[in-house]
Amino acid sequence: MAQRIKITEILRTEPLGEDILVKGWVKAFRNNQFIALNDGSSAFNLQVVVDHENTDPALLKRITFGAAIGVHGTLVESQGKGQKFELKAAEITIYGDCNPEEFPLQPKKQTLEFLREHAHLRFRTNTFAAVFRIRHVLSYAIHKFFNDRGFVNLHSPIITGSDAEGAGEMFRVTTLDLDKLPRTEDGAIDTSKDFFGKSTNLTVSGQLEAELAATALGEVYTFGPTFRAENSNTTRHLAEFWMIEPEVAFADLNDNMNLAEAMLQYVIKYALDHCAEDLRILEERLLEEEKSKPQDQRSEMALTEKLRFVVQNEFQRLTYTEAIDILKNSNPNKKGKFQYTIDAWGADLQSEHERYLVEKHFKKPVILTDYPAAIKAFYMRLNEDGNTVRAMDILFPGIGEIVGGSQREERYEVLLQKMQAMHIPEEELYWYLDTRRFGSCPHAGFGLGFERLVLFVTGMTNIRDVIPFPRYPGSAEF
RNA sequence: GCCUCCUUAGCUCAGUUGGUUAGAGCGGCGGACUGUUAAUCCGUAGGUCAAAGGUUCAAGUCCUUUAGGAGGCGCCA
Repeated sequence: MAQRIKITEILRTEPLGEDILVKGWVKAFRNNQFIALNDGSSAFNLQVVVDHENTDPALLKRITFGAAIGVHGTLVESQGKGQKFELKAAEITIYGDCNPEEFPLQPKKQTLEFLREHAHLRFRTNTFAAVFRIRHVLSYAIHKFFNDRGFVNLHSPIITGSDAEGAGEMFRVTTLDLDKLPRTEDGAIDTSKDFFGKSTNLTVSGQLEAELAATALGEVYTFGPTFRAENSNTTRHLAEFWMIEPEVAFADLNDNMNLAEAMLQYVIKYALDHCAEDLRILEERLLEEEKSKPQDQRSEMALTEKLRFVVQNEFQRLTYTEAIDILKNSNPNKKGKFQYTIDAWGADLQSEHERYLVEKHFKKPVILTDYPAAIKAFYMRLNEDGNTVRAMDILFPGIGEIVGGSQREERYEVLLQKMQAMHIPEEELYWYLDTRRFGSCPHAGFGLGFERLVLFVTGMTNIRDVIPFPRYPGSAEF
């Protein structure tokens, strides 16, 4: 018997007249005669033609939506109009039956909310298969981008002994018996009895470790899971998400912005070049979804058009101070349309302000730089003015902040002062300070939320739909 | 954590100022047809209206609480 061939391979080589073996899942069985077969290798369904008159009726009954089957036959030119070729079945094997009375999915449009509750089965839908193939391609493109530029992929720890990473609430990691916690004499939990001999948490960022490596390897990046125990209930936050954090020695903020912009454009272009069919499916899905929305809430561009626009146009760069000026003089601010009116320098920008800049004023991705020191993290390099830091946030339409980064404070004394001012315990971070004591150098880096990138590229609107099994407050299913 | 909205058949929804026996499409099942493309046609089953309590002669419809879901805000990536 012929060796199994993937459907993508059939598309590429079109082995007409050849004996082939295909295995996959039934997407539709029409007319007791036509099987739409998908094997996950692409969005394309291969049409299988069954000689129903000479096939056991009991076998035909088992060819149902969702069943896993193998088809051995000959690839021939199609007599029908919908496809170029089709597989004339000679022998059909059922690997796994799929009882349609019990299978939760149906060959029809299902809501994303319903599918989210059946996340273990949603890979079977065209939409989610497309999303997760694109997610893979983006992941690969990121590794390729950095590898081609000589970056070292650093595996920063997932369990961290430091509770001062400064990026949010942490998940405690412990093997202590919660019903019988060991106590010290003063009644506190005796963490010296814990697995690591101290209190540990899941990481909220690999940045500090990346900085250590960058001061020797030069150019590094992390790409790993990250955990935040924040009670965030939004369409763009997860408790467990994947983050990419490059760190570059001898780079300043400008180099950092150039790197981030180049990376985003590279990986989006990579998806455009390698995921055309999946992007087409998602573009149609988005168009369909937006039909039910009022005109003014629909996207101005179709999905792939939007992606091409981002690839081809430079991001708008401006300082926080310039942004405040634009916002202060904007129509919505003067007319009191913002929930939070912009009146003074120093306030943190709310998402309504970021959205205005990106979606209304510039209509393109925006890089905001040089924020007030007071609203940013301790490790960001202080500017000469003493008020602002060399920070940058990249804002994307529909997503908001997709990248947050900065040039790091490399001056030991300045860093120490800032840590003291912000009550960061220096004895906890002695190892971080050591990089500034021994051969310190200017360096910069940023964090990219991988799921936010996948959201943007796939045109999905809820971050819980671009990670296989989302974790968020009150939910850790599967 | 805060605010708003939603929960009716397997799925997506309709259900009028509270008024008899709660409807449709899709899906399922049975049959017909057999070059279909969301196949088509005929027939058929399927509901404790999220749960509990209350108002009323009468509640899917009004009120309260609880649970689940969605969206927005905050925190950020």
